[in-house]
Amino acid sequence: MHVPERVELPRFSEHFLPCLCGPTGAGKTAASLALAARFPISVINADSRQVYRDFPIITAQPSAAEQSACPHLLYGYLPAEAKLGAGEWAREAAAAIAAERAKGRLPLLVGGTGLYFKALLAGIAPIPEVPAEVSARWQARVLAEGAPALHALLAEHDPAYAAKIHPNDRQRITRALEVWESTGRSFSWWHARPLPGPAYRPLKIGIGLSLADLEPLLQQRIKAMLDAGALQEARAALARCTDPEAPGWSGIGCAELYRHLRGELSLDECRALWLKNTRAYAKRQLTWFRADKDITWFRPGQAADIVAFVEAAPAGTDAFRTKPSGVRARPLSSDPRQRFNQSP
RNA sequence: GCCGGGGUAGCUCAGUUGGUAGAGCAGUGGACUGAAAAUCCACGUGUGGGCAGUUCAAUCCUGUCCCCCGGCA
Repeated sequence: MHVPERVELPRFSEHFLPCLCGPTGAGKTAASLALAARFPISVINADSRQVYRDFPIITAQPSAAEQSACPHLLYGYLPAEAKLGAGEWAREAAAAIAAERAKGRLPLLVGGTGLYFKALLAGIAPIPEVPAEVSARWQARVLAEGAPALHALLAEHDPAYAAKIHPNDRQRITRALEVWESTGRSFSWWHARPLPGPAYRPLKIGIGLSLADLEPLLQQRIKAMLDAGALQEARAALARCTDPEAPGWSGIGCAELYRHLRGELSLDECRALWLKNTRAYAKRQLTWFRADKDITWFRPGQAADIVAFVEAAPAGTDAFRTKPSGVRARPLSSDPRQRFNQSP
């Protein structure tokens, strides 16, 4: 068997950071394995659900066999009760990137959580952690008084941010209020603070396809997860953490299986709801990543082109943003009828 | 075959005392600064089962036919 020659790391700029993003089920793991065969990479998880150790199957974490291809970091290391936020993840990811870099390896970010990529690559306001007691109180209030009432309250203290969000957006309203209460500064004040310049030179690689093309793949994947023991995984997780409100249980598939285990849903209903929610999620991811014009898009099965694309990234500065010739990347058109119809 | 209920958006249904109709879900597009697999926003023309009749006007009333569901045969 032909073993491809590995590329010397010094070819790349010191802060070079390839990133694989795209909707769930599009083949990011497969692409990362193709890259692992060519470069001395370490894969760093950028997915908010794949951090939970109780749900390796349901959250589609790379299997043990897949993880043996190269180091994989920040996968399956938290219990279901543990809460992880974008800022905390970004700190851990930055540490992992530095550590792998120091070992002479090339970090590769792989995941589908747009906010996590943004927090790491663009930075995030250095807001101190809000005490759980404070945030619990605001969450209780929004339930009791309704989001519009608290939005009006927010408008008194932080009119700029209140104007940016909708009166029904209870999550953002409570977040802004709890930050205001616990720090004495408005959410807008924190956002206005200058962030340090970019620490990385990302090469953003998207793997995308239309929702219509993705849907059958998602359906197959749910079946494969069930065949692989997703139900048993959920049952075992339930024995360890009985609180369905725990962060780990909020993943798509987990919540539906929980309801099936409680007898609220038949397995068929569970599967249908699971697919529906996964599809809606993939659509939101596509909306997020489509808006990022720095992403160069590929389709599933174009792993060889992705390898060539990374290989063609020039040494030195961020000139790699210029698309090398001979790479068959397909941009996402804004016209949905044209978007994925380019000939192969 | 008879009796009853029903045929309205892709699905489940609401409503109109006659003035050509609207919710939820689905779908599409979008937003996104520590729950982000989260949270939220915008977008609703459909031969109102077919035909005929009454009427200025029928999705609504009448007749008839077709189809579905339940019951009786």
